[in-house]
Amino acid sequence: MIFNRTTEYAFRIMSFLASDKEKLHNTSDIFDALHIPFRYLRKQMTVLTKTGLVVSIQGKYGGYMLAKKEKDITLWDIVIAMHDKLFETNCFFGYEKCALSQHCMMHSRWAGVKEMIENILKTTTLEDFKKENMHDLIKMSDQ
Amino acid sequence: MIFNRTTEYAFRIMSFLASDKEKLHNTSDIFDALHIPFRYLRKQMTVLTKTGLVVSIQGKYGGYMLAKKEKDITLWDIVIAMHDKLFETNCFFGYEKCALSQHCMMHSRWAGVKEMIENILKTTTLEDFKKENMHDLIKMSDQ
DNA sequence: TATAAATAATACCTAAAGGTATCATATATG
DNA sequence: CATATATGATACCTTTAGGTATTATTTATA
Repeated sequence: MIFNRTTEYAFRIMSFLASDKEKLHNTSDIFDALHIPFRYLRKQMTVLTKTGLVVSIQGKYGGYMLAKKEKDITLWDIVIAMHDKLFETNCFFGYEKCALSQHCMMHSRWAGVKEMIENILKTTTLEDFKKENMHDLIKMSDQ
Repeated sequence: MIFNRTTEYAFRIMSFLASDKEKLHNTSDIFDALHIPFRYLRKQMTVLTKTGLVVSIQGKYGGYMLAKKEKDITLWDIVIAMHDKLFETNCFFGYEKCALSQHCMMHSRWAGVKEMIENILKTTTLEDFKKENMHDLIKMSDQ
């Protein structure tokens, strides 16, 4: 598990919302599709709302939808919104100062890993997760 | 922090032991060099001993040394010994079944990341962390 | 053989992530 | 305007990783 569980949940939720942008999805819809623990999902939806990634409509027939177009939301945006600590330190050994002065043997190799991950996250948008692809994925996890 | 803290500690400890294989290092030596919380370090040294990565000598003037030659201990061995959950799931979204049936949009890209990390860990041995390099690194983190 | 100095074993404590429960607030519609 | 059904806020519970404390065991050597 490279990302923490909450970040993975956010990926799933945002991808699901992207799969059918027109409709407003309430928590039960999302729960039925993704089976994230219901009350935790409720809480996380308000977090996603506060970060500005989704827009909520309160009251009867309310729900959630993406705040921006799919192509304008990257996976990187989601990681940042979830405050995932993955990108907190740069040093392979977790040394704070490693990046600032002389580099250790691992440094360049590890920098390559982080760069690759960052690059994937920054260039992948929710546009890449629309329709069939997402539904297939959800069905699979359900088996 | 891609690896958990305990795994990072293990990387530091094993690298330190590799930096001067002849001498037997006791917990105080390792603590003076790495400043891992002393009592936690004590505990972790016995874990490393039980996994077979290090050999301990009990009694007065006892301590720890690598169980094998530096070139025969990879970073991968250390990750496995620490039961790091990094490589537990393969799916970007954390879906258990993803790898087994149809693959999601992220799958090949993410498989590339994991493969790159695994490759680095499996091909880097403690031989790469000997002498000056390690001492410099430790000094840096101390500032 | 007594002692000092090391590791081993075990139990407990703490902080953070993940998850649950309850009550408050918003709003469409009869 | 009452009600049903949605989200918002808040407090609390649980699990796990990380860290601490205490006692037991080992062993070199005076």
